[in-house]
Amino acid sequence: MKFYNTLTKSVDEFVPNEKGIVKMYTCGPTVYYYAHIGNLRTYIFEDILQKGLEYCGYQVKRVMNITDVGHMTSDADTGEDKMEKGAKREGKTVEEIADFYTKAFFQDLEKLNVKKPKIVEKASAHIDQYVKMVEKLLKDGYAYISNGNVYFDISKIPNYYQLSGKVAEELMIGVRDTVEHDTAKRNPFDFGLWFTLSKFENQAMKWDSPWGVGYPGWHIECSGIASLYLGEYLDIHCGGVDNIFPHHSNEIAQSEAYFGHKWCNFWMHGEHLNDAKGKMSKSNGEILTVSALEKQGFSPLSYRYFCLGSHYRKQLLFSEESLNIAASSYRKLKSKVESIGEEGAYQEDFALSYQEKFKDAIGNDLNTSMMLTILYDVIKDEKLTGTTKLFLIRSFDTVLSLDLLKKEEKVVHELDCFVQEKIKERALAKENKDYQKADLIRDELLALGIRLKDSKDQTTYERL
RNA sequence: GGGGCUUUAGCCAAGUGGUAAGGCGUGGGACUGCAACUCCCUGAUCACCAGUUCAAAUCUGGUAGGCCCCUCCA
Repeated sequence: MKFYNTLTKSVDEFVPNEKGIVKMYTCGPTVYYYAHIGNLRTYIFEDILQKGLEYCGYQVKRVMNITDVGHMTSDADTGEDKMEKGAKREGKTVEEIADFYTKAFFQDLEKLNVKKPKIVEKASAHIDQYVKMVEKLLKDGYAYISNGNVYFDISKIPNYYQLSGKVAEELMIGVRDTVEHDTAKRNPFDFGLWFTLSKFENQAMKWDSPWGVGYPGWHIECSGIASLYLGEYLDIHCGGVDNIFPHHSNEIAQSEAYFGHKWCNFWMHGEHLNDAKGKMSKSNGEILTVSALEKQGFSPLSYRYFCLGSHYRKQLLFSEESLNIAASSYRKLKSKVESIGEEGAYQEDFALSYQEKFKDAIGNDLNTSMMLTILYDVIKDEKLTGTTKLFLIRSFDTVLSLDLLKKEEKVVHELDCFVQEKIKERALAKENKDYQKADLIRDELLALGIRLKDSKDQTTYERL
């Protein structure tokens, strides 16, 4: 199977270090606010990646961090911690903020059928590990102390710009005028490993360290957690494209300096979800959350379907219209699947051949849109029995996770009786050509979320 | 200033040298008391220009548009 590798800028054959096992690290959220649907697109991509690998027979060991400390609004020591900022805004402690938004994050993931990684670790729980790493980096000459803080010296890393593809001489320092340049650094792109000096003296989260009381830099957190739970070698590291520089570049620098060898072979990045104004961002103010979508009547899985129709490495333009279209496609897809009955014999040859096609789509740099096409092909294929179709749909849905076979809640008996009465009443009205009354009943039920379906000799209904 | 990505029908898209998948929408039809649901039918000289080739959406060069990154970000 092949995936695009940000490190080599090409689609490469994926080979894990250890046969059959994939060690995968995925950057988690900074839990100072709700995740917006753009954030969640990346987690959907990672979910498909994990499940796709599992579909192809790999055992995936996946780790995700929760950033609850040390994420500066700028990387200079002048920055304010995002967690602190969130806490201040809401008049809560940093811990309360972190707990609240962590919970909210995983609730969103659950609604989107994104499987929670087995190992999820809080940044604040592994200070010892960061201290240990920073000590070694200092000892080996990769880091230096300046103005009370410990910085990583990127000049010690010849390939520092490989991942980002940037040219050192051409980088503009402080492109955004909100970023202050930290004069304690030898090179403007050196980054903080440990801070003891901060303008914000009321910083709540601080720990003792060999360099004084302070807190870790943002980047060391991921390297620390990854090495603690996955060891010295990673197979895949994922995140959003915005993390390529500087976060992932810094992770590589730290980890490879620390281990003294190549750390991670594959870097995969999810592209952004944009709206008409450009990319969605927490810092741009207005954000669209899963709950907001639900309030507008969209099922979270419609959003998942929307994402699957596109490729993870392509920017996707979000609009209410396109989500509407996705919601409609998704609803139709489900109803098509529902109409398939468990009939006929299971056809192994056909099933295997379709499963191979599906695996090819996975191995083709996670071609989700092709996966959906294969699903539609199965549904339409007249050579397949209902039994075979259902087998394949169930199989594909372990990756797609669109709840294709999940039957809606059985209608409670009372409601059923009520609706049946109404249908009878309406049939009578129709017989008497009292269409006004018939339509009234139809509208009344529709308002309750029940849609009547008339056919030649009977009326059935479905819940919306 | 530098770097990267991208441009296929109204929208999302597949396609990786051999002559344009699929989904949704639109329009038409069947069904219906009328609708909805469902079913059938329906659409593209692949941004533009030049080149390589027997053959290009697919490769090369250029032009134009869009997006993103260059220490908040998924």
